[in-house]
Amino acid sequence: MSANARTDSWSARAEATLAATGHKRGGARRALLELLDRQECALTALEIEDTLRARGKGRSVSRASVYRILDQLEQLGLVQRVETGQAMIRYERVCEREHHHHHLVCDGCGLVMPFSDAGLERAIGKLSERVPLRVSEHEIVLHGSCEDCAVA
Amino acid sequence: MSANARTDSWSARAEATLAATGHKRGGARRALLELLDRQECALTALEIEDTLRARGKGRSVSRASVYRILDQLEQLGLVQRVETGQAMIRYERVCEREHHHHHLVCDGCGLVMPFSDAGLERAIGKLSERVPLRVSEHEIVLHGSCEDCAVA
DNA sequence: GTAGGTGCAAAGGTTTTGCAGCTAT
DNA sequence: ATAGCTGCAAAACCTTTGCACCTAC
Repeated sequence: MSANARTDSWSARAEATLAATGHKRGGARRALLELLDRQECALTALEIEDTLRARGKGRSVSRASVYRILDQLEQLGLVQRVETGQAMIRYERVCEREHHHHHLVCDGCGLVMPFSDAGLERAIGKLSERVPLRVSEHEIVLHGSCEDCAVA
Repeated sequence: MSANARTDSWSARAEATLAATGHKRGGARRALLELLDRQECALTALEIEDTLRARGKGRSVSRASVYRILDQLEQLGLVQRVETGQAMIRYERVCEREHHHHHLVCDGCGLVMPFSDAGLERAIGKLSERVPLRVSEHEIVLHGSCEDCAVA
């Protein structure tokens, strides 16, 4: 798009997409975009709400707005859901090429970590051409015990 | 285990595991085991409840029992949860070697189909040794449009 | 007789929706 | 001025739990 580095950030791209689809700006959504842009990995709606409320910096956002905004961003392809078997849905920004990753979940303590693997992506790519589905996304979750929980 | 084909079925193994862990038998659980043994792919708790209620053959089972039994079977490793991003948890029997598969989900109509791929399993296996998690399970979901929905 | 199994109803927790007021364009 | 954004509260939803009764052992 632009040579300006700032427009290359996920949140800037999100703002642009929102504007292009006829959305106005709002404080709650801006706070949410800023928070998501700084996250390495997926958060739950409640984590987002609590984090925004706790930090004096970002403004608080009502729970309803958190869900509404996440839903809106998901429909625009800017955010994706991550299901980790923890009874709550997690959300994270979608980056074009870079940062594509999947998730490790410790069933002991609930820790969620990102990982990426080229071999895995290759296998998914080849496979996607052979299944009776026009594949648009894939989600991979590895369950087990993290290093702390494995000891116990 | 045995040369008897019947004891090789998943439900027979489940019954044996239940007996070995000090559980008594019950009609609701037997109906659920029989239903799960005939499924190719994962069902939600409500689908299980409705199916049992609809068929005159199997007896009806209360919703609470469906959840309780599924939870019990999951803890014994006989059933696993499948999360497809459809707001409801799905459950399916766990087979030892055979039938290991993952899931294709059509985001258009909600259709869920099983698939398996040796290359993918290889990639997961190699990868599992390099991540900071003692991996015990993995779940892979491919999202997209099924052949019917892709046309529209 | 005891421990586990089951159904019903109520509770729990996350997510969604209705409505009124506010804000950006 | 209009259409979108936001907060609050209530609703909806799936899932879990409490309790009483039944059943297998």
